[in-house]
Amino acid sequence: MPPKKRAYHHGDLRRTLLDASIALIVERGLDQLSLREVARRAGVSPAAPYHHFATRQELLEALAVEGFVMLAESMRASLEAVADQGSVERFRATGVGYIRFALAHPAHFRLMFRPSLVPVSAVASSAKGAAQADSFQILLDAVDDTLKDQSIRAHLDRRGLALVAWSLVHGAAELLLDGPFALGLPELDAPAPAIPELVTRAFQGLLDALRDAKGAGEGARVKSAKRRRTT
Amino acid sequence: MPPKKRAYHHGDLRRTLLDASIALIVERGLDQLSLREVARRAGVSPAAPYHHFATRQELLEALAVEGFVMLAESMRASLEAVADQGSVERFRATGVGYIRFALAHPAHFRLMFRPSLVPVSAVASSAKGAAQADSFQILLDAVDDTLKDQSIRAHLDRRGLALVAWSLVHGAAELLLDGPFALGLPELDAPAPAIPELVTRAFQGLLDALRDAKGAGEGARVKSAKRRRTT
DNA sequence: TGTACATCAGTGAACGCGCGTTCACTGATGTAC
DNA sequence: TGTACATCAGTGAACGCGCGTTCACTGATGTAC
Repeated sequence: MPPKKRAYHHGDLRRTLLDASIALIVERGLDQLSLREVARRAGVSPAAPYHHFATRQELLEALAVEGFVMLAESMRASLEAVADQGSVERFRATGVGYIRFALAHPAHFRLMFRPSLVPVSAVASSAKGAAQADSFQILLDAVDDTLKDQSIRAHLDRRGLALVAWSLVHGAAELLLDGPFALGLPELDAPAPAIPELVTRAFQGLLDALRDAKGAGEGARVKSAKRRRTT
Repeated sequence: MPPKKRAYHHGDLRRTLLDASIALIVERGLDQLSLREVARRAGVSPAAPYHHFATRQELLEALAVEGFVMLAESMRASLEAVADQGSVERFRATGVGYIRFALAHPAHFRLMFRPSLVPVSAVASSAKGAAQADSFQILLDAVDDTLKDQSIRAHLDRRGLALVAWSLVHGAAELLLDGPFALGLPELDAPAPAIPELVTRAFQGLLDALRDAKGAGEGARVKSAKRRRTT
């Protein structure tokens, strides 16, 4: 039988290296990540990582794949929590899952969208391509679902709606991580705890735009109860 | 009289260095920018830049300042083109100006929002702080203006609306520069020329959400003529 | 169960490299008289 | 206008550094008989 891929000497160096990388990115920023420093933090020699990753590049790509897998998980988890609700609520849940992931895993998130660190070449057939496609498919499914809803205005097509929704949550995540707060702009120094609430309302604003105000049925009414609370 | 700050030997090395940096960032990505390579491209010795920038950091900061100044210009230009229209149209124009800037100056844009390259320390009193505050003020003014409009729903406050609008345009810009297109996701491979149109519709979607469907007057009708064209 | 051998995750020294920055210098430009 | 001097943008060699990666090695673990 094929030997199990178990750790021999170290507990699980591969995992330890990935974790050390994340910690280093969080502390010093993406631009300061060095394989030697990662090895140092893992308590091994500078050559040790090469038994797990052929190059520094490969470690970064492994992190990016991990990120896309976690992103999909986060979106799915959010989605399942409202599985019994309408398509618009489920759509909103995917967005909340997206932002939740970004805030919980800022290092992964930043890395995933930095093509100059994790090049795009030959993505299609790789694990990274598959992981990307997976999270992206969740978004597209939610879009399709939402567009089937009779009470939705159709002035954005499938691709348009996907891009707009994605822009909103992606932008919110970026700004929350590196934007106005990090920039120290005084007018926007909201307390961090208020953020999820704010994001939910934001997405709600976008989704309200998609409702046909005249044609909206009970689905709309369920939401307006929630909305009124925030006014 | 004080001597004019004119070039002595080189035409204008400071400017040349900044331009070379931008070109280098566009070609190789933010993470590959080196002062030596910039000097090489400008055709000067590695020590020459130090007569214009005390450190590499200072050059990056100069670029970031430049970026924020251009961002404000772009937003203002967009705004002035619709100066005679309603507050909602003007609001939308600031967003379009934002995205237009990002697509026209991707290197500046990326640099401006990378705190690990251009640290936030002591921003308040610096030129960078002033430039940031300037573009940010345009956004806030547009928000305040829009909130004064009687036909606007108030379920987002000033800060909430600013963050949502900013998220939308910022996210769109990021995704257009480094996102799904760069990631090669097949479902979103829109032709680049369609982008401004798409963005305009996206912002329109957000703004529609802010209108009270019942209370909307002529202002709303002006827009719906445009909207119908895109259905 | 015990021994011989293969495997392979780790070591530690070494490599060449490009980097940011410094330094003493040179030579063109601008200024004072 | 012409000359002496100060200024300062550029040169080119040199520095020390941390990096990614390679290499011959060691020694613990797993496998065959």
